[in-house]
Amino acid sequence: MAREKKQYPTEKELAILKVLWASGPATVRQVNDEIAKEQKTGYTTTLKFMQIMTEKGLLIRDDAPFKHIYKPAISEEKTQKQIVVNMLDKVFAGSAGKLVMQALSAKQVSPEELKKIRQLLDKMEE
Amino acid sequence: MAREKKQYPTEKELAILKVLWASGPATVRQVNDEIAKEQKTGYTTTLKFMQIMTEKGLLIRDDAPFKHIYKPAISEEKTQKQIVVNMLDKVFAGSAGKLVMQALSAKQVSPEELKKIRQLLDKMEE
DNA sequence: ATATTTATACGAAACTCTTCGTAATTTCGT
DNA sequence: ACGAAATTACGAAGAGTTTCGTATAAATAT
Repeated sequence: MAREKKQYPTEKELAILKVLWASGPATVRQVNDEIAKEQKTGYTTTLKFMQIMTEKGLLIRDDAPFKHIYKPAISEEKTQKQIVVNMLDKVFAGSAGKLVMQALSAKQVSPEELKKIRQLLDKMEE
Repeated sequence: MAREKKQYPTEKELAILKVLWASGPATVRQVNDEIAKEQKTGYTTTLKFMQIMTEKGLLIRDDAPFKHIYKPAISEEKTQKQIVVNMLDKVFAGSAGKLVMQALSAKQVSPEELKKIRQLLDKMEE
C-alpha cells in the first residue's frame, strides 16, 4: 500500500521540538514537564517519541551519563520553512500572498516585526 | 486512550478540498481524476474519503440521481484560517511575523499581491 | 432487453501515530 | 551498602488514516 512519507514532523513531534527550540537542549524529564502543561502526557510517552525521533534523525542525543540530553537535528527555521512550503502547496494553491494575508489577519504583529516585513517587501521589489 | 481531536483536515482530506476549491462542486470521478495526477489513488479510496468527510461535516452532498455532487461545507478561507491559527501556535510560537517572513522568502509573490499586503500593513498601523 | 460500463455502499486490511505498562538499569539519600 | 527514586529500553495495544476488494445498484449502448 506504500503511503507517501511525511516530510514534516507530526503533532507530537512538533510539540517536542517546540520545547527544545524554546529552552535549548534538554532531558526527557524537562521536555515532558513542559509538554504536560499544555496536554498531560506520560513520561514514557515522551521518552518513546524522543527515541523514535532520534532514530528518524530529527533529534541528536548526547549520551551524557545517567541523563541523556537531546537537541533538534534541524534548525527551527529550516523546519518552519519545510512546513510553510508544504502548506503553500497543499492549502494555499501555491499563493504565498494568500498565506501572508491570513497570517497577518489572524494575529497581532509587533511594530518591529511589521518593520522587518516592510523591509523584506522593499527588497523583493527589485 | 482518547487522543485530542484534530481541528483541521488530514492530508488526503486536504487534497480533496483543494480540488473542490479549485473546480467547484464535483463528482467523485472528477475529484479522483484530479487527485490521481499528483498521486495515483484508486477511485474507491477517494469515494470512501468523500463519504467519511460528508459524515464528518466537511463536505455537503447533493444526491443528484446517479451522480452525487459534493462541495465543501466550510469555505476555503475559513479552513485556511484554521490551519494558519493552529500552525502559528504549534510551529511559530505565536509569532505571525515569523510566519510571514518565511512565507515571503519561500516563494515569489506577484506585484498585485505585494500591493495588497502593503495595504493591509498600512491599515494595521493605526 | 441484455451486456457492458459506471457508480455507490460496505467492510476490512495495511499502515501510522500515540499511549503506556513493565522490566532493567542507574543514581542518590541515608 | 541498601532501598527508594529516577531513567532508559522494549514491546504491545489503542486510535486514527489510508487503501482497496467485493458486492450491489443504476445507466448506457447496441
